[in-house]
Parts: sequence; structure tokens; C-alpha cells
Amino acid sequence: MKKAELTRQHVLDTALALFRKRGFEETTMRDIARAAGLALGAAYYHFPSKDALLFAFYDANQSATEARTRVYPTGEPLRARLGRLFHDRLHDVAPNRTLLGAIIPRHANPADPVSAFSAESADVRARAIALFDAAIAPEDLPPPTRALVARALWAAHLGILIYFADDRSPGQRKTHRLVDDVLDLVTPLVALARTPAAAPLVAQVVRAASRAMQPDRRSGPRGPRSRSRAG
Amino acid sequence: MKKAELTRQHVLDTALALFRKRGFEETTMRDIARAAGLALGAAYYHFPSKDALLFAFYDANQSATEARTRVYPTGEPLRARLGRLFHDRLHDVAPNRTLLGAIIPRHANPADPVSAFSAESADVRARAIALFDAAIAPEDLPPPTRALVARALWAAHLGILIYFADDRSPGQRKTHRLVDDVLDLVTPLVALARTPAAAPLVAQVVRAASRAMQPDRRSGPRGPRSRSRAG
DNA sequence: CCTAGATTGTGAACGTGTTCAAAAAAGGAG
DNA sequence: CTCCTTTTTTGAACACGTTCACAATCTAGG
Repeated sequence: MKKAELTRQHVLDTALALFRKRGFEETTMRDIARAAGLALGAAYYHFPSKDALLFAFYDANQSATEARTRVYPTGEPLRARLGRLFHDRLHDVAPNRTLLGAIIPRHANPADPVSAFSAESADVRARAIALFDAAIAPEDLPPPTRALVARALWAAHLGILIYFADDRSPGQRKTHRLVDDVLDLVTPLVALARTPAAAPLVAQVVRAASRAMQPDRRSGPRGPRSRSRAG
Repeated sequence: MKKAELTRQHVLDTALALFRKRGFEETTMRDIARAAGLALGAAYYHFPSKDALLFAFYDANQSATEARTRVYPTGEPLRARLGRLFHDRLHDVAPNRTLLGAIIPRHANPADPVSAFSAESADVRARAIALFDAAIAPEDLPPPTRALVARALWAAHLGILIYFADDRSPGQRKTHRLVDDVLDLVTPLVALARTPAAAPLVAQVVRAASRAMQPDRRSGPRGPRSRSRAG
């Protein structure tokens, strides 16, 4: 089992290097195998598909962002916490920014295994959401609201990444600016949302959102539960 | 020139029928050619790529939505106008809902010719935005705000379509419910945004948005303008 | 009708991601 | 070491989207 692990890592490193240099679509599985000093089939022995290489990168990159210790100093304001999180995330992604063009589009297709909404990426997604959840934890929101806000932040972060992928301004400063603009706009709303006057509106939002995120209802809710395949 | 037009339409019809029945990825260009009674190369004579077939559909579908007369009765409230527009759009798309899974993901990649952000689809996009612009026209917003709101609605509509594509609830009622929920939440904000108290906030939003949508600034803004390729 | 030129159609061939039967290498038990 | 099993590697082969040199068909002009 030692040999495989080593080769696997070597293939992945080779692939990512080529992806970064030439782009995802432009890099051939045959290129990767050749560059790694292997036959085509060997590459497929370690990675079931070209997408799997992309997914492995996605996963590793997520781990990198997680590696930053996400312990927020007590008293650090929400705006600062979110700012740090978003900007750091951009910096982590930056070296592989061109790869985003290959990954992002697939996020929109729930049937795609690479998608941000697919079952296959459920754990990576959960970990990503957890990062945002940690950032808002000190706010002590009621659990449903908190879960909702964390998801919303994660979704916003996906949008930011789409923008980032195509941002050709030097240093992608436009994206960083956008992050600051959005946070400056949204963060004050959190304080506002906690006033009693806003309570009904907040409730309305939470209700609508949880409705939308609920899985499809079965036609017959009564009767004994039977495990059936979700075709 | 008559023959070609006829064959072209025949190929397109055949292709769309197959796409609807079997899905986009699952349908082969060879399938299409065979079903249309042509050789493979002939299909490529009329459509430069498989994507071109998708794009032709995209365009035709947009025209279908436009065909509904978008003359809003005077006095019809904003909420009703938008509701009609969104729900009607969903109904127009519904017969080809499965095709969305093929189109939507590519919308996120600006480098993709099919993308909603690409130069190639600029006119279709402009026409789509115009639909939303017409719906908010009676509100008499200041032009920059109006343009922004129209674009925002269009973007929201893209998001709704993503949700729609994966909505397996009967009749996709979940998506229709989501549309209503979102409109119920957002429409009142428009009225709110027009109060003098909200003016600074609105200005802030408009400023941030136009910054984000501005094309990349050249490094040297001075000196004579020279047309240079945007590599 | 004929024929030159344009238009439209043909199908083999290319490069791609992926699969697979079989070969090679590695391990373990005797 | 030898034999057997498991792991790893190989490269030919498949179906796909796409290209292209060529063939068939159509259209004018004589």
C-alpha cells in the first residue's frame, strides 16, 4: 500500500503542475501520464477520471484554507472576522486561479460529481460551510438563523470565486475590493436584523429559505417509513 | 440558399427532440445525423459544433419568452409584474427543463461561448435583461439604479433557473414557491429604498455595483487611445 | 442540353477521455 | 528460492466531438 500512495501523489502533483501551466482542458491525460513517467492506464488506476484529479485538488485546497487556525480573538468585530476569512480564502486560491475556470462551471450542475451541491462533495462542502459558521459563531444567533447565514455566506463566497476567476485586474484587486464593498454593506444588516422591529422580516426570510432547502416531500407522508431508493 | 435553411431547421428540430428525450450529453452527433437522415459531416456543415445546437435553442427559447407581449397594464403593481414575468419564464422553459442541466453550468464560465457572460451571447443577454428592465420601467427609478436593478433581477433569474433545473417536486412547485417568497421579500424593499432615509445606502450599493461591473482599468489612463487587443 | 462553379453532403481519420484484458512487479508462505 | 496471490502497470481499443479532402448535387449561363 506504500507504493500506490507515493505514485498517486506523484501523479496528482504532475497533473496540477500541468493544469496550472497549460490549463485544465488543454492538458491531456496522456500528457499527465507521460510527464509522470507512467502509461495512460496507470494514471487511471490511481484516479478514476480526469475530474477526480480536479476533485483531489479541490479537497486539498479546502484543507489548506482550514489549516489556518480559525480561532478568532475575543472582541474582534464581525466585519474583521469575515474580511479576514474572505481575503485569506482568495489568497489561498490565487495560485490556482486559472483552475477555477474549470471547476466553477460544474458547481452549477447538481448532477455533476464535482458540483458544490452533489452528494459526492458533501463533506468538502460541509467543511467549507463550517468555516463561515465559525466566523459568525461569536454573534450568538439563534441556530436556524445561524445555519442559514453560514450557508448564505458560503454561497456568496462561491459567487465571489466566479468573479475572481475572471478578474484580470492586477493582483485581482477588483475582487478584493468587491469583497470589502459587500461586507461593508451586509455586515451592518446583521446588527439591524437583531432589533425587535426586524424580527418578523427575519422570520419570513428564515421560513422561505428553509422551505427552499427542504428536500422534496414524498407524496404520501403517512404510513410506515420504508427505505426506498431516491431514483 | 433555400435548401440549406430547410435542412438546418430539420437538423435543429431533430437534435432538440433527441436532447429532450435522452438528454444533451447522452445524445451523440452521430445520433442526430442518423435521425435526421444525414451523414455526420452534413450536420457539422449546418452547425459548427454540438454547442451551436444548444445555443440555437437558447436563442429560440429567449425569443419565445419575448413573444409574450410585455405591455404592462397601467397601475399593475410591481409585485404582480415581476411575478408574471418570472412564472411565465419558468413555464416557457419547463418543456426543456432537462436541457438546463447542460446549459446552466456553462453560464458560469465566462470563457465559454455559451456562457451568459460571454461576448458571443451578448445580444441574447441584452434581450433577457431588457425584459426585466421593461418590468421595472413604470417605477421610474433613476437610470443607474434602474440598470442595476434590471441586471440584478436577471442574475436572480439565473439563480432561479439553477434551482429549477434540479427541482424534482411535482410541477416544480417548489421553484414557483421560491419565486413568490423571494418577490414577497424583495419587492417591499424597493419602496423602502425610495425613502430619503435610504438614499445613502442606495448610493453605496450603486457605487459598489458599478465598480464591480466596470471593465478592467488600463494601467495608463493618460495618453492617446489606441485600440489594442484585449488578450 | 451541357458544363463550370458554387453549394451541400460524405465518411474516413484525428485526438480526446475512458475501459479492459492481460502482463509485469511486489509480497508472502512454504 | 518457488509458487501463488495481490497490487500495479501496460497499451490497444472504444465512443465521442470535430476536421477535412473529396464526392454528389444543384444552379447559372451558354
